[in-house]
Amino acid sequence: MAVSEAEAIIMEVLWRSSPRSAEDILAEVGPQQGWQEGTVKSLLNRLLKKKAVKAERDGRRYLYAPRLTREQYVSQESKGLLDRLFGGRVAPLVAHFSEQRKLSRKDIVELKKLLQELDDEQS
Amino acid sequence: MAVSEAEAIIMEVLWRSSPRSAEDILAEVGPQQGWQEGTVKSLLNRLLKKKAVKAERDGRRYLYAPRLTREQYVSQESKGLLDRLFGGRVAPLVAHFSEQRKLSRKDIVELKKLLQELDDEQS
DNA sequence: GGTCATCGTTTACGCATGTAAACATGAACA
DNA sequence: TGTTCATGTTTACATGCGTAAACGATGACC
Repeated sequence: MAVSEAEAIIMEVLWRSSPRSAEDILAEVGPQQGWQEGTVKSLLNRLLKKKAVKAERDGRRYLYAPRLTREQYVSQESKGLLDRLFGGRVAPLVAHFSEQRKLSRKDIVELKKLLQELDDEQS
Repeated sequence: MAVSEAEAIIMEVLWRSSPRSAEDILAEVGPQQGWQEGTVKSLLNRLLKKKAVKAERDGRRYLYAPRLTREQYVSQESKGLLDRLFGGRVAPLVAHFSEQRKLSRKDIVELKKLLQELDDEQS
């Protein structure tokens, strides 16, 4: 089962640093998202059920940590979009962003470097 | 309100060619998705309610056509992903696909050309 | 040992979604 | 004119999600 959007926000917190307590997670994400204790707890439980996080006992409470890696998550999500909207091809995706003027100067520099490196390692 | 995944499949049909009747849409998408008449009709109605498609009477029936353009849809979706997962930057996205070996030879050629063109038009 | 604070677990509830059946309506035909 | 066929409209129903309150267990403290 897929990690939902709200759940992903919890995951991001855990990816940044883990293991962490629920209280700790709430402190980081609550104010920013306007979420209350119960919300964070429910999300954590759903993530446990989905096996996206694991919990290890620490005295009276649990410390939570990702089981699903960010790489795995990002891969699923971006492959989904790529396949659904761009026929699985990367160049059209970039072309789209280019047309939308979403390519910064920095992006362009980095992309060039990336392509250069691909050439290098390939020769 | 956002166009859902199932709804997007109907949209794709309409983007390919429109206006079209419900029957016509069903013929194209039904067998492939295993959807029945009622399903397609419901999806069309939800899309109407969301103003993503419009319907024009054609005798006893309606002909449906997109109101939301594919460009608009693709933009929303891809900007969402870009922001959520890559800090809104394109280069990291491409780097990700590169690491996942999702860059085909053809992609690389096209990306180079794209970057070249950007240079050209800018100078 | 009874009470309180602290955690986690269970239950709730409205809304969206996927999937479709039931119903309504109007045209066509017997 | 009553029946049938084709369409669209309404209703349904299970599941997941966002958001949280209620409940339960357990350790700490008086």
